[in-house]
Amino acid sequence: MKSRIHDVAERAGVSMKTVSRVLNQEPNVADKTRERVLEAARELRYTPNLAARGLAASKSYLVALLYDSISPSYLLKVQQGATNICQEKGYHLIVHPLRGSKQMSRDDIMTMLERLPVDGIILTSPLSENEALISVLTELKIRYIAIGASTDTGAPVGPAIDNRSAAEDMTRFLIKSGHRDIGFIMGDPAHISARLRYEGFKAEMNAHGLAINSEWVAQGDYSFMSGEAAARDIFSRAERPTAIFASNDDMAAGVMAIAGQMGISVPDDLSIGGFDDTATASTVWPRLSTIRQPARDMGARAADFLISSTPNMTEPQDNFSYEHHLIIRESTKTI
Amino acid sequence: MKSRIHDVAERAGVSMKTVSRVLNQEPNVADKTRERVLEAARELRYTPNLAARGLAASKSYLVALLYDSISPSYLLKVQQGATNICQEKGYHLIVHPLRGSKQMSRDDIMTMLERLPVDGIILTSPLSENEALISVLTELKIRYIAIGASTDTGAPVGPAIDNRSAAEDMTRFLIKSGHRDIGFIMGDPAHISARLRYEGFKAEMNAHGLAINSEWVAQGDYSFMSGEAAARDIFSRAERPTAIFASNDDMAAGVMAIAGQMGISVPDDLSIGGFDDTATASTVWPRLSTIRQPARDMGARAADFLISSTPNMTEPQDNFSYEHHLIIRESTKTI
DNA sequence: GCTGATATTGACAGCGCTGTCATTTTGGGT
DNA sequence: ACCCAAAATGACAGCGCTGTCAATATCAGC
Repeated sequence: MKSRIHDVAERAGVSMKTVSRVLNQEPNVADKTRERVLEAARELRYTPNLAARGLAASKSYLVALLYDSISPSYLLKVQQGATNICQEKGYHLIVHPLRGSKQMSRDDIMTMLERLPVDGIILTSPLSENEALISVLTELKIRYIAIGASTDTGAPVGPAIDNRSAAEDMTRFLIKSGHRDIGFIMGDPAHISARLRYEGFKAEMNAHGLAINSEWVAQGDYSFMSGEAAARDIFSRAERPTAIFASNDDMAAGVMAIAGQMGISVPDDLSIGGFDDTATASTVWPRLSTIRQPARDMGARAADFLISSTPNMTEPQDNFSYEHHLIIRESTKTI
Repeated sequence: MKSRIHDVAERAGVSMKTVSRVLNQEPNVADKTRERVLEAARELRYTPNLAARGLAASKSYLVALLYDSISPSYLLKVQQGATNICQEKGYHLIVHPLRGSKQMSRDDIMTMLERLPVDGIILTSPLSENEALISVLTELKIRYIAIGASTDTGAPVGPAIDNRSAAEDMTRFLIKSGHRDIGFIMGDPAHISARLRYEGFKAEMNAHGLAINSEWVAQGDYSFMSGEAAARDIFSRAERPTAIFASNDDMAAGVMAIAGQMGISVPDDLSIGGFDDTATASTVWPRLSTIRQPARDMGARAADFLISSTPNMTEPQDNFSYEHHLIIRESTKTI
């Protein structure tokens, strides 16, 4: 029932190889022939068989998205961007949650990767900072790209925003709104982004001659609950800051929850800044002022990189930088 | 470098076919032989080539998860359950967002499905109620299963909870908490679940001899923003209910946001009930009382159904029913 | 109109595996 | 020890496509 390339060839009056050439956009096909083939394919509703193609070409036409403990809405945006590109290029995206990636042994990782029949892998934080994973990836010569990853100096190694400068922007905004007593909640130190955001915060405070009160700086891990814990911690001090900058939205929501419980009114008694502009940011009330990153574009770019660039071509100064945007909503207030 | 089945066969001193039998758990292999093969495979770190397997067996070892406009955290739970089973059975899960599925023409749908080289498809609401999609699926003889779907009478046709009785539970809980003036926000009528939840609400109100005030019933579409709109609507009436039951968490969060803006205190002035127990429910403050559905289990069950059951075996009275749970948090209060 | 270079097309093998079916081995019963 | 059914194993073709390389068509220049 399902038509094969052979049928298309017959109908178009050419050889299978020529059909193959047309379908794979190879050069050296006469325009007239190409059209004839395309029409035959359309009439027959021909769709290439992925397995056969893959077997013959030793490709899989599959890209994997690996993740572990990441904000659902952020992940979904990345996923959406990636699938868009995949569909466009005849690829498919397979998702692969890695629960507890941190505790996985090198051997577990290797086994998992060997079983993943893909042409490339998209990594999301915190996997991009998992050394065992990266080293196995390299050893197995699997093409991969990390989203939101950068070197310690902040240079992007995959689609990413400049986390440091974004954190500076939020900090500057809070300072310009009249805040001088600003607390900070750090993200999971396993994520480079967490370090860069904290650095941005410190740098901007310094630039304005403001001291950082270590009693108002708490360690979190990017989860909602860690935001709650951090908030309880900070609110237990003798003095309370007028603003708290949480290094992601989930933790900011945690702060908000605790503030609610303790009768601290946001933004009247406390301004809260978040980061990422996930769905959480506009689902809580008051809605979070935050930093938006173009997660969808980054996901699309990552997929495109894996699919389009030739395997053995070392990318030259490829531009992976993305712009962030400061989004001001109701969780912050000028004092 | 990568070893093939041939290498394993040689090492174990058997034919390729025997190796194949062992790897595919086929019967009629002597225990001793099986072990020898397994060991050889382990030593060689052999992994079957998906494409070759698929080509020979005319399977793809791929399952697709289709979705459109659905709560991220709910989807991710389903996705996680499904990938777990897939990994276990040597399958992989392809994700496929369908933006604007409602506006897709029958032909678009057919083209899309023809290009999806999978052994089965998992549908999430609202796709399970998309008639064009279902009819094409049937026509193309593609195996599929819908999560959270049921007939109009509430009988599950895929892994699902009893939406009606869950809505009754929440309503009963509100009534027992002393509420008599209860508003309701309906979900997207395209979802059968929306209808069933409303029915459950009505039935329970009736059962307690309580009238439903149509001024307090608003139409939503399961989105956060529609929840806000519905809340504005309800709050614009002369009288205000003491409780609002929103038929999902996102809309409940919308109600909460508007209540916040209007200075209506939750739960003191207004109790709010949600549905789904997505991450949103415990991210907002106060946290939502809601109905939990075992989305992960349902995703796992769906994948298992597609992978395990034989294609031509019409499922007998398969049990797709899942239990829901009423989760009580801070958004509701006894009056 | 002829030549040689270039553009276009085709024949064929084989990617790594499984289905089919033939062959060999095993083991219980006599 | 021998027979026969049942269990275990193997030989081989072929799944649908693409890579390689050979064959043919085209065309500019003279």
